[in-house]
Formats: sequence, C-alpha cells, structure tokens
Amino acid sequence: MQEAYKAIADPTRRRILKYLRGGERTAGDLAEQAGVGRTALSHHLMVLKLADLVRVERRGQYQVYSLNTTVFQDLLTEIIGWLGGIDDESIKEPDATEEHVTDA
Amino acid sequence: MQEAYKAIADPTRRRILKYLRGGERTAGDLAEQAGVGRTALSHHLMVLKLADLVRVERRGQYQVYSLNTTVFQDLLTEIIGWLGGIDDESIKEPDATEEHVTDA
DNA sequence: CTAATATTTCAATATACATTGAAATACTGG
DNA sequence: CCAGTATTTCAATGTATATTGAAATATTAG
Repeated sequence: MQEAYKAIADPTRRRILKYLRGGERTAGDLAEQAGVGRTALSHHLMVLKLADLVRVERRGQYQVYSLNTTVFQDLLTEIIGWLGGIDDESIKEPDATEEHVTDA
Repeated sequence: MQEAYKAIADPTRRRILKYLRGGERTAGDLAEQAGVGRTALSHHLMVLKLADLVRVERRGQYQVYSLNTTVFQDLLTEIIGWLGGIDDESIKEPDATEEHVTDA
C-alpha cells in the first residue's frame, strides 16, 4: 500500500494513470502524452508497476501498459476509513478522560 | 490537491491522520502516539496543514489539531474518477484508430 | 544475421524531503 | 515579571526521488 501512496504522489504519474484510463497504451505513447523523456517515463512506469497500479504485457516490439483497478479500490477503502468509522488498526478512541485539552 | 497527495504519501503522516480520527489532539499527544520527535512532528503537522487536511486552533498553551474532512472528499472524488468514468481533464478516449497496438 | 525501432538499465546529478538538537516563541500560573 | 510547559523555527545532515544522455537489451522485418 505504501508503494501506491508514493506512486500517486507524483503529478507525472497521476497524468500517466489518467491517460491509461483511455485504454491500453505503449510506453512510447505515454512518454509523448505525459511530456516526459523516455528514460524518466520508464522510471515512472516502474514505480507504478511496483505499486501494482498498472500491468504491463509485451506485445511485439511494444510494452503495453494498462490500469490495474484493484489497488485503487484498496486505496479508496483506506481513505474512506479516515472519514467514516470503519477502522482497521489501533486507533485511540475519544474517551471521556480529558487530561489537558479541556478548554482555554 | 497536489499538496494533499504528497501529505498522505508519508506513513508517519497517515498515522497522525488516524489518531486524529479519535478526535482533537494536541501536538504533544500526537508526537507521543506517532513515535516521532517533537521537531519532526511539527514539520509533519505543517505539511498536513498546508494540504488543508487538518485544522489547528490554539487552546491555552496547546495547539489542538483536528481533521478537516472536506479535502478527503475531494481526494475520494479524484480517485473514483480514475476508476469510473467521471472525468475532469483532457483524457484521450479509447477511439477506434489503432495505430500500432493492434496485436502480436 | 543485420538494420531499425521500442524500451530499459546505467551512471551522474540536482532537488526534495525527513530527522535532529538547540534556540526562539507562545502561553499559564503564581 | 518569572519559571515552567508546549510548540515552532533554525541550521545541518542524510536519504530518497526525478531527470538526463548514453549504452544495453528486446523484438521485428527483410
């Protein structure tokens, strides 16, 4: 999960993810659309791959990238958790014992 | 928005956000719970504040932090956008013009 | 096999970020 | 005002990350 959070923190990578919403894309397509050098793009795709946010498949000369939506779902679940009341790990509940945050 | 993505990319900051789900907390409480030095904590809180993910209010000697859920909602909306079909910016649709990603 | 195209790896560099101790600032109680 | 507590700012440092050009690898077409 940590990998996914870091992956989406970069604007270039978010742009890549957006383009991938349009369907499968080759690395070359993405480099062109994302406006980033081929080397840098390759790096970003690697990060996205490690985060399991994209899949890649070789098709002839090309590497074809596509979205893997399952990790997005997990992200959503976690962020919703911050808002609502679905918890998963040690969270100190707001008990009545007010130590010092009473008032001014 | 960019600020929010970067803010949640750090595990310590996500931990802080979790603790804040339990209600208002002073900076001291958070430092203790998050297991990070006071200086580092102050830095993280600043990042969260700039991202508008938390609010802060002085109450006597203390600075009291709390969640600001509105930005979380925006985050959710964007991530849902990546999954579904709600788009907001230039996205190349998967048109029928297959240039070279035809097949192997 | 060779030439051509697509993509990744390597090596170097520059920038951003997290962490720390010490000093500065803000507030409370007496 | 003074001592004490809470928090932030400052300055320094180490680590992580983004970017780049050149070289290496993979695949196709002939």
